[in-house]
Amino acid sequence: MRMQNFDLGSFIPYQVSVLAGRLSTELESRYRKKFGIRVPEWRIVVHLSQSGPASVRELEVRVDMHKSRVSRAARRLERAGYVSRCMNSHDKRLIDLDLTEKGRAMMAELAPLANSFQHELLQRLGHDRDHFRSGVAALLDRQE
Amino acid sequence: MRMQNFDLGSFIPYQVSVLAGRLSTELESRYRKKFGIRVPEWRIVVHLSQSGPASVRELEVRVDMHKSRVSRAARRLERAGYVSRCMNSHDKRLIDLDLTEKGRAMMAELAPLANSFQHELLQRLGHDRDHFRSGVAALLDRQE
DNA sequence: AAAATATCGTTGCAGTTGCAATGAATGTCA
DNA sequence: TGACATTCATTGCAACTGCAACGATATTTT
Repeated sequence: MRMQNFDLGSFIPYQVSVLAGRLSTELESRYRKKFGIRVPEWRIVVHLSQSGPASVRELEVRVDMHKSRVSRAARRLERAGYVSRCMNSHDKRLIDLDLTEKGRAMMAELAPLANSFQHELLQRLGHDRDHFRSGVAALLDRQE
Repeated sequence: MRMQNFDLGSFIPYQVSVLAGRLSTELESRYRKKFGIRVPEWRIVVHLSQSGPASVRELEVRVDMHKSRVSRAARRLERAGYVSRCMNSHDKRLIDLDLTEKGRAMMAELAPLANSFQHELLQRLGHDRDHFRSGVAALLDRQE
């Protein structure tokens, strides 16, 4: 006895999840070998390069990762020499994370790589580009 | 010294990843408590309800998960009584996975729930709907 | 038929994850 | 000021993950 029709392949959450995985994998493949970092570290480094020193708390919000994930990714980045950690002098609960020189050097290679990937994706989208992006925004907005 | 401009928030892979996480969380919250399953199990159950008995190998392809992930999720489903496993008689390497009665009963509740979620998402998309979906397809297609 | 190759599903392993609990620091308010 | 609540970052834990290696079976080649 077959259930009511329901096609996984056309289910939006599934499609988006698969797409997210593919994009992530494809992007990662372009920098992972060279720098030994992955998505969580990548997000942190990219954010730090724009924001300057930031706390775990701030990163948690800005890069959409649980604070424990941020904390551990930051630790890995520190061990690899890409990020420095020091106590914030105004609020001793906070940890200021910041790119080291080595981290900035890495970003100088990552940024053009990411920009070219973004450009490539926009080309793939073609004339769906604007509606796709507003669609993404629409789906994100209403989320509680 | 600031890097060249690069905004994480407008980076497509990031947006899609965040969106995927949100949709997945929201959907999961609608069935997790009641049935104790999560995304990998959900995908398997949904596929089985459409396909009938299927092997790990087939599921690997159809639900876009690594075979080890399929194998373990199937094991969890078996332990929970939602899925049966038996050796395929024509090819003894294959394992036929199939929904049990309990599994079909669960699907009977999951299906309308998923359909209404899908409907809700299409409404959120509004007039971006078609371009969004063709955009997703465009981004997935070219992926080697 | 025998040997080599390929496919299938599982599992050991090391690494990552979310969650809840923790300790430290700050904020609030009587 | 002092008691209480809140915020911050880390960590123990159990669960999950991808990968590579494995044993079993099937297919192909000679």
